[in-house]
Amino acid sequence: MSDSLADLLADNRVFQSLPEQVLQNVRAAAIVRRYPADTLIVRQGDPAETFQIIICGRAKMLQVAPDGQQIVLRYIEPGRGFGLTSVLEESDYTWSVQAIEGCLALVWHGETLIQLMERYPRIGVNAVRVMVLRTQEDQQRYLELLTKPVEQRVARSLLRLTMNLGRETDDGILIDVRLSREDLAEYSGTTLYSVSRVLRQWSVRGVVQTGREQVVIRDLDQLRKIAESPDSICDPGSP
Amino acid sequence: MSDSLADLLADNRVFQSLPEQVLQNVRAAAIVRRYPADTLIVRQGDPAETFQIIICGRAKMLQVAPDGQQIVLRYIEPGRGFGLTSVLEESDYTWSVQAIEGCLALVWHGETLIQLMERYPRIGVNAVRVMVLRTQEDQQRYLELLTKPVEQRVARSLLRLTMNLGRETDDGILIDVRLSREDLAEYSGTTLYSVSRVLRQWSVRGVVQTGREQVVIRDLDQLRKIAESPDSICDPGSP
DNA sequence: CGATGAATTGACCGATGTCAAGTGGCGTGG
DNA sequence: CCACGCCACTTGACATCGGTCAATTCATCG
Repeated sequence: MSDSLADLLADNRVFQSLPEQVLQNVRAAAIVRRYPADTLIVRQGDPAETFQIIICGRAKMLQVAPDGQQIVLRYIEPGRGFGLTSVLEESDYTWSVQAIEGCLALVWHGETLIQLMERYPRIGVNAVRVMVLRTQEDQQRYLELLTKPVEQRVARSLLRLTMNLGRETDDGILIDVRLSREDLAEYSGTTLYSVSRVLRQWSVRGVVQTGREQVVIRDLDQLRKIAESPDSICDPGSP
Repeated sequence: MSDSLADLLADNRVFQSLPEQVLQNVRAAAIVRRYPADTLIVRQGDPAETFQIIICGRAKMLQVAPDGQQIVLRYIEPGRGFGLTSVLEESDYTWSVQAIEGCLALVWHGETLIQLMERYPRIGVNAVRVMVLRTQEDQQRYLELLTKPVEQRVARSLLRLTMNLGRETDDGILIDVRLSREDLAEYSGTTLYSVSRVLRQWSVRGVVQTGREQVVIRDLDQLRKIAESPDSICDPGSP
């Protein structure tokens, strides 16, 4: 257990390619916390004080608009972290993180993280890289929201989820987490109604198989095609 | 000139609160480049090799979608930088930067920047902070695109431009850069037609004054109100 | 077996993008 | 100095995607 934990640490992009010795120091500076399912791990609007890496369990990062509209920024699986915001002084979280299942996390204080960065500059560089990648994803999603129709956005969301949370089964790739139509809608930037329609149509075509709060991808290639092409005219008839 | 340059450096959030001595080293590691108006300073898709700070002149960062649709990510005024992407190895720029006017920039190579970060860890911490702030802005815009109607988005875009590029005149606050309806549309996530309609309506109401590729804000408070409230029912009649 | 919450489905509608036609101002070149 | 033409902008008509609401069905759990 202590072993797999160390592995997770070294895997996380913020702490990757650090010497064993350093990793131990980093590890020693953190405390472990347990969160029961559905807890809010951090709350939007609270002072941003900690950086955390999820060790086991899954969580989601979400944001609520002034009007109550909720969006999901990303799903967080074991090994992923959040809260680099805490290197800012006097800043608040702009999102909440909610445990989907029971979770275990390593927790560093913002100041601790800064001290680590100053002692081991590599960490700072790594952190910049992480943030750059994240910004690229954010811009990607902005562009998609602006230019792609709902069907494609949902397809892309599912593909992303497949990467992070997919699990092979003999029926296809199961998104291994409770995922209601509404969840998927909040993650795709649309409504649960539109998601329902899209998913239904796909399930008729055999692309996915749906259940209560569950999605299984049956035909990954087809889904990829949908994600790209403007619209899939799907009858293979005359050209 | 060498003085004001040093000031700009120290002002930039990536290099702020560094000792004089360090700033000189940082400065020495950069080269200066000139860009004529309308040049592409960096090109989307090219390998991300440099971090740059604009010393004088303005530029804009833009991204084109596969379908040719163009969006403006941000306007860059003197003192602002771009290209932290270059700390990634083997990564390409996901956007272009275009000089709006003739520009002068300080240019660091990606590897140079990494070396600086490893020597002066503060720089890494600062860079993380910059990226965190940027991510927050990106998420903000995503949320706005999803929840706010066009009029409000345009209003917010104008307010942001006012902060960065606004110049007091006796007519009001002039956005001090060539800014066509289309530019504003690409910055607000809409079309030049919608921008045209919105601007026209505002100019009738005396909120702004428009010209060819030019906008002057005449009533900042009013604009702020529009940016927030769902819609401004503007006849002050019966309750 | 009933209740609760998820999902489906249909009808409706509205904001906004698209397209086409027209206007006007500024600069260039005769 | 004037006239022409380009280009930014305006404006109207129209289409449509997708959001909203309401009614119903379904499935899972107690």
